[in-house]
Amino acid sequence: MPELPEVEVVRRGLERWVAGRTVDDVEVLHPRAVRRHGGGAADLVARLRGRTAAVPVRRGKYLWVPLRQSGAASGVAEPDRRSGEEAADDALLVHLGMSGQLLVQPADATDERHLRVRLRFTDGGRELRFVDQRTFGGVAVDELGAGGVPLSVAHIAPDPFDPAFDDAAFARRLRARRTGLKRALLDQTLVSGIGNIYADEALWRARLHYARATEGVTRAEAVRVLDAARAVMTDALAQGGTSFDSLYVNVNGESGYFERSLAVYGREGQECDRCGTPIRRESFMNRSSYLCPACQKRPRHPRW
DNA sequence: CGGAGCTCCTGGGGGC
DNA sequence: TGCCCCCAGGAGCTCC
Repeated sequence: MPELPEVEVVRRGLERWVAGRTVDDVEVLHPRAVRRHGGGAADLVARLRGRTAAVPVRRGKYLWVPLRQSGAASGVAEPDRRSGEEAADDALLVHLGMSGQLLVQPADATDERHLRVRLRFTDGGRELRFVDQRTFGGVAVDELGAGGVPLSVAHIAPDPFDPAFDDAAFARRLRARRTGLKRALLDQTLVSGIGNIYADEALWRARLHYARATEGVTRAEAVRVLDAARAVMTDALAQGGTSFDSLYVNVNGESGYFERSLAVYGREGQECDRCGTPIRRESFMNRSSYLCPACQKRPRHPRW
């Protein structure tokens, strides 16, 4: 499940392998993968052809590649055209959903079973493939608005690594909510980038129960769980970051972090690393929550 | 309008 | 062996 660290690994892979290249042709193999694009598949293709990829940007789990007009003389390379200096009007927006991957593959590599969109480049090098088994993810070309953020991403809050992220404002907004703590952490309009796995991990590190009522969470606790989220995602990125060093832009949730370093997620019945109490799995919001019942005390008045 | 629940999707795995 | 159901969950949408 790609959350912020996995998406950042993908962003870095795109920066290395795709930035500066010009799109030659695009193939949409599944309409659902482009459902977020207003004009449909044909329009998406038309808006991508001949455009040059700038340095990709990420906010939370969203990723976009600003698109520049390529040089007037077709086929002529544009040396030293530093990205970011020219404002782009639109961008290729990508969300990986549950199972999305971006792969950089040789043109003659066999198509993946769940290949949804293929981008070929004018340099004839490796192509970019969007592969997504469950099609919760998708790609679109979207207009860039204020601050260079795609219009359809404007409602998404900055993530905890964004210099613009305001810890005090986060605590204030969290405490103004009338809901459960984990539900709030998963709300991408409050703080972005955190999904089910890192929410559970952050709550465990902060020793807070997922059903704590947000209005009862102290400012210190709010910042504690936020810092815990930063820490666990930083660790994940440090470990997952090795996989994009190859030609394969590893993108799915398999940074390797899952198996190695998770304290609670997927560890039902195993001992808590801190106190030895068996980790418990509970059903919550129609999905799973993992926690240490000793370290993370259930509140007297839980809120879901 | 905030909050909560529904829904989309597909393959793997368990039960019978 | 085969079939059916459950499970994974991000986020837009709808309803109250």
